[in-house]
Amino acid sequence: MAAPTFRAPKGTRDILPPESARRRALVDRFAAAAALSGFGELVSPIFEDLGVFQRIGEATDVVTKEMFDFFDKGDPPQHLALRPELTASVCRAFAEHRPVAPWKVWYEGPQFRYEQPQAGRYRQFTQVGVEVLGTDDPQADVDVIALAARFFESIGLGRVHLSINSLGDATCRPAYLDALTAHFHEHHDRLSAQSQVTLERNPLRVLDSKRPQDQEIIDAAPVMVDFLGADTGAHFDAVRAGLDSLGIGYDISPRLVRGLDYYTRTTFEFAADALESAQNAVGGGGRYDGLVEDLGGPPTPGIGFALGVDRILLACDAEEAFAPPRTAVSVFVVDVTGGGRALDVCERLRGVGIGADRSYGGRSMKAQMKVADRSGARFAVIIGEDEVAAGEVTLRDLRGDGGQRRVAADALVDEVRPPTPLSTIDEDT
RNA sequence: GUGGGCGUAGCUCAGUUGGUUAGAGCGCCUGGUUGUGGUCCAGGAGGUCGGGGGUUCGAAUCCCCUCGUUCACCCCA
Repeated sequence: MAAPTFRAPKGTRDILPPESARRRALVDRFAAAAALSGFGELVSPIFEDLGVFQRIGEATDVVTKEMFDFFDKGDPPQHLALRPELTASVCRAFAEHRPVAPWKVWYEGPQFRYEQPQAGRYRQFTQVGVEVLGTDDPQADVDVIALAARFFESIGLGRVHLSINSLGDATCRPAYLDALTAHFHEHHDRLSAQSQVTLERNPLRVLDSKRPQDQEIIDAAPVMVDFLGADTGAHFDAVRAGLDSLGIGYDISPRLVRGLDYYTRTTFEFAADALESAQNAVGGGGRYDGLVEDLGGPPTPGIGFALGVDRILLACDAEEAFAPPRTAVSVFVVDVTGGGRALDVCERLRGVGIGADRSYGGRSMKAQMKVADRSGARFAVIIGEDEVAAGEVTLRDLRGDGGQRRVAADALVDEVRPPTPLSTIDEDT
């Protein structure tokens, strides 16, 4: 490939039509689902004070080395960072504005991590998500998980499975951490070198190791669920009962500790079995009952999730689900009299909500018909000297057997306006 | 940050042990059809072989560096 002068930076990419339309449709559908569950959209800055994100976990790579951070031009300069995730931003906004609880917001947008790109992992990636702040009712957990599960169903993704776990809280987790740490130390010498390092930094994360050498020790490790106190145990039971009552299937995964330090009690993750690559998690979330307070707000429980749009679309590819929406153009105007009449006809059609397009440059009728065909439009409107002389246009059906007839120019709009407007037809999946 | 694979036309790819003007399919443009797309036929445009350096009489082909990409690790959506 020839070397262009510039290209999209490493780990970023352009998303062109029609893929961009598919992505737009996916986000729109999520927005509609969230709204239906009572969520309002939060639009927050793409960069924040670095400190906002440092609260999400001092020991995580997301904070220690994967942040796009920079200083602004103030005096003194402010240390800012492109957001690596959105939960912290939502909590910062809550602490700043103190809205009435429970506060239910959804969001979508680009996020940034300075990582080595690979399949389903980009330096700029897009997530959609929701957060509920101000309640620790386990039914809120269920509601949130159900929203994600039903969303995956609605876009036609079948091979997605849900795993849940509870990480306990400040009253019961320490005892578990002690037991876990003791267990790993007991078998320290048999752990992989990498896990030995991880153990010192965050014992929970050793549970995440996929190295075969570690599996036997991990399988024998104590599990958090056995250490839950009365309150956290009841909460977890209630979440499970709620999911059961809604018929949402799940596995309980003791290893599901997730990456960010702020999680407490419920954690969950959705994995796409259709994705062969190592990056098969299409979404995840959990409860973070201390995060708002960490960011200077009042003690406020919270639960939410984020779904990776890029990976969901990869999974849709693998399952041949969620096809790009059909073009919004239902009429293509072919004008071989100079193009001025196409200008007028398009204007009239668009004015009444009918998608219309045309070609440029005064090309031959054959050439314009080819473009009309490619456009995906239902109809071609042909304007030649004969039609002009008769005050008519030729209306040709580009699908099916392709019949055509002459109609009065003034009647065109009514002729192509269908019982249900073509421009709003939205074929599912 | 670490390790491996891969970079040839807009896309997917051939290109023999290094050897003349680097090919195919699809796509695009034009024509066959001076008023008709989706099928067919013919023709055409489009490449300093990712970039730089080196070896050689000669490099798409061999070597080094670099950039990008991809897979995996680390980590994680």
